[in-house]
Amino acid sequence: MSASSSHQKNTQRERLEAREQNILKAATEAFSALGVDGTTMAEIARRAHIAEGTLYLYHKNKQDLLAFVVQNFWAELTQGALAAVDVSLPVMAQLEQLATYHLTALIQQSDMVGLTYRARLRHGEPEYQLPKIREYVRVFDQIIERGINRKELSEALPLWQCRDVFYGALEYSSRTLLLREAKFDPSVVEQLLVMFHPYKIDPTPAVAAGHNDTSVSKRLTKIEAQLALLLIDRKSD
Amino acid sequence: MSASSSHQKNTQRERLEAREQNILKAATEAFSALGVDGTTMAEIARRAHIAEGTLYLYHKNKQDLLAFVVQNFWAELTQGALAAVDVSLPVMAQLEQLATYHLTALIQQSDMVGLTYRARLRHGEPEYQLPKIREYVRVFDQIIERGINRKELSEALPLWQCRDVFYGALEYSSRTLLLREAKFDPSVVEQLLVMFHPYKIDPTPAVAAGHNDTSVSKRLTKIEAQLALLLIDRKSD
DNA sequence: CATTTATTATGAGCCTTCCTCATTTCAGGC
DNA sequence: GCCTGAAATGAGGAAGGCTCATAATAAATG
Repeated sequence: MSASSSHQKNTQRERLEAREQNILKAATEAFSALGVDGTTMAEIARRAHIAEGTLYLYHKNKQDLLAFVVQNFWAELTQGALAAVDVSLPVMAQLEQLATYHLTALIQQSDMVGLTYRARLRHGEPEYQLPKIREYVRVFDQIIERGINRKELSEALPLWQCRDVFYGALEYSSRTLLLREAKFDPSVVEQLLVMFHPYKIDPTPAVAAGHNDTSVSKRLTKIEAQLALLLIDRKSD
Repeated sequence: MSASSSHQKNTQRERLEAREQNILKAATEAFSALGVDGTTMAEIARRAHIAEGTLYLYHKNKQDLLAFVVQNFWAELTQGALAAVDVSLPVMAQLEQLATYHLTALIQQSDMVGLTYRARLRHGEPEYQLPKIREYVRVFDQIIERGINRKELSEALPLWQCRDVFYGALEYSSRTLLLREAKFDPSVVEQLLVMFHPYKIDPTPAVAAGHNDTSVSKRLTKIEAQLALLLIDRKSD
């Protein structure tokens, strides 16, 4: 455990690490292809080229191994999400990027979503939340926080509720799209963002304050004004 | 099988029906309390006061019994939802009633939601949709359809996307509320309805003549969104 | 009512799977 | 080359899903 004899222990460590990765890969593929109940520990061991008993040196039981697989998935997703979002853009654009990334991922890896539901069950107890999922969700939270700091979003907006709308809507949408065998539909993201409008602080508060009676003509007038503004800006460049 | 000797067959039928109900109740309670994996067929049989083998005369296997339990749950939920919605009110009020009912049910019977995810898995195949859930969802669809017919909602509004936002958001919200041990939060429903505002047609159509103002309104919304993005872009330069 | 036939119920036992543990193999230090 | 602790193995125990030969019960018939 000490760092004195580093070389040998390193190679030793690396071997164990490699085994660990083998098991992860084998288990992920097996669960993904055959489902949790369809996958036996023997099958995973076979795919990882180890004995069944060896599995239990690395993971307490099947449920634990499943949780490990699922956690790894969400950790990777977090990396992807961070890479997909460009923080220099306006927050609504960032949200669009995140939404697109999230929806694409859910569709492409829908089996992992199913596994996630299985992994959450902690021997029948009140639905445990996986730490890696919390981390993933923070990507969204940070965008919203930035938006509030930059005065692009209303700060009265309740973060957790937005989160639930955002992720809930996207997960359900992914299921619908899968059922229709549609790969990805940008209009879903577009639609969702439109629904976030009430919380947007426009430079000219057109919809923001509006409970109702923003009649068509009023809205048109505002658009005309904004357009004019833009055109003037362009000229002065 | 003929209807000639009705009396005896009726009592016979009733006995079977009663057994069926016993099994349903026993299975529902067991699954709900112990979880799918924590419940054995022997336990269900014990609770239903029958032999284990008898279970298999009524349901092909454990998975089938689970599906039966879950389907029954959603069928009952549909009855409740229909009773909770007052079709004489404006559609936004109906949506509020449905959302409140749905969210309350999800919180009170969160275990059933978990069972639903288990029941959907059809031996690892591409996620099967339970018929009774489709029926339940139709309650929402009908409200939206009524809204469009009554010109209270934009008819260009994509039904399935709204559905996903509605149910997705509420399910995620119920999970958050459960995690916080909060029973029910009306602000969640309120919030959600605010987000549906962009699709509301206000009863004061100042300019709106007989034109197809629904599509106009939708187009306006889109233009406003794009404009806002442009303006923010310019500002942050 | 007696007897035959059809339906429904039973639980012992088979098979599969998860997991443990006594035994074996292996790697590194002396 | 030997020794020690860690790592790996797979046979076997335990438990649960499901089947099936048998038994009980109800219905039909003479």
